[in-house]
Amino acid sequence: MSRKQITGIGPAPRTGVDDSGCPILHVDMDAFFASVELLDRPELRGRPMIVGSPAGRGVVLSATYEARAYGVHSAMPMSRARRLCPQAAVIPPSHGKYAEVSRGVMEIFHAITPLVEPIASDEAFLDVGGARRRLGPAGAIAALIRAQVLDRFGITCSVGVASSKFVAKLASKQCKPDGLLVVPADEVVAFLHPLPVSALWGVGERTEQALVRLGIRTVGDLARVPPATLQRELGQAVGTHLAALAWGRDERPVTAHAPDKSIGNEETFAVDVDDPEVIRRELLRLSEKVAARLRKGGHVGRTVSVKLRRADFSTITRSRTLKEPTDVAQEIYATACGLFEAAGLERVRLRLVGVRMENLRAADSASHQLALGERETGWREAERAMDKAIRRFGPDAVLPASLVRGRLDEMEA
DNA sequence: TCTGGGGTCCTGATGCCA
DNA sequence: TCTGTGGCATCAGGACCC
Repeated sequence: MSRKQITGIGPAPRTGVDDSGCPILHVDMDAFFASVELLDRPELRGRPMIVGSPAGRGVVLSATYEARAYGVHSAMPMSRARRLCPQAAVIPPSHGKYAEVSRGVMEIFHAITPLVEPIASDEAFLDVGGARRRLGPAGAIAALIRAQVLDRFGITCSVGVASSKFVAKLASKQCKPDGLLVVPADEVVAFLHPLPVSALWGVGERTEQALVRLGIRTVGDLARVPPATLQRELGQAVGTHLAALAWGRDERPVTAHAPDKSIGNEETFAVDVDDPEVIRRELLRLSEKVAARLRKGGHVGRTVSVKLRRADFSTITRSRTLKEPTDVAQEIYATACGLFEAAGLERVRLRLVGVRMENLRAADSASHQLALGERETGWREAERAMDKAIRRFGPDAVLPASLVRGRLDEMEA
């Protein structure tokens, strides 16, 4: 196979690698949050460092490769990470800082092509098919992006170049950190088949276990199983999807503007809570947050969903679809409270509560009908006035009375 | 060892309606 | 009037992703 890995910022592949059928790039920042933190803390360079909450119940958000050498990885409980690597520096996350760098990186992508599909703050797909005449072959464009990100932000990224999104994503993972990997279109099957099935997008712990039970360990094993068998064992959609991926078939285009489907917030308590008043206060706070995000994004939602996680980690969700879509916190809160009460968990110890709005649509496409007896000027107008005050004076400028009481209780405690 | 927070998608059950 | 059926919306839960 002429597949070639190029590490370091260098020229595009010149010989031996045919990237003509590879318009898709997957760009993935290396240990993104940790790399951004190192920009402000050069003294930590070369040392193990973990980004995550130093206290309470938290997980690792990001870790330098020096920490990863001790087995630390993202999503691992912080308590375990600290046991594995007690000498690591622990830095609390600064999401504003990461968002700022992320915006800058996305600007670099948009200067290359308008077809940018962000997946998270630290990675995106790019379709550079239309940029090749202007900027050269896909491999050269990938090298250009890596050079620009390093030059402008001082952090590295890895880029996979392929004929489809999922192969590009696997390629960027394979060449991490600080690498570039082109998988020519005619070498996709040879690239995929030796990989473990867990490498495929959509194969998590459960699906991997199910596949291992069928004797399937590699993508090549998966490719040899009849699609009907996979559909029977894993369900219609997953079976069909994996059967296609095993042969490198992935027709999903890079879509620049996917509309939001839902918006939600959730909170894990520092200690488990069985006081319904505290839970309701949290539901109010979350409803306020969700409603503000809906209004900021110009959305309204019709379905209110509440998530409740018991102390033993078992989780239930309850949802209710409203007659009219809303972006009003008081309506969301009233529905969330109703769902909480109907769930019958008022005296059960909970570790997490969440509020989510689904069934979203654009606020300007949804006409608001006044309910019988509703005043023309009500919660909607009051909450818009709150938005204005918050924009001007900061997030603590206006709070519902019960949340102010909650703050006072916390200060007294 | 003890598990965050933000999402998407899929599946099966259920109820309504024609 | 009763029963069966298919389509659709809703709901709940689970798996997965970063």
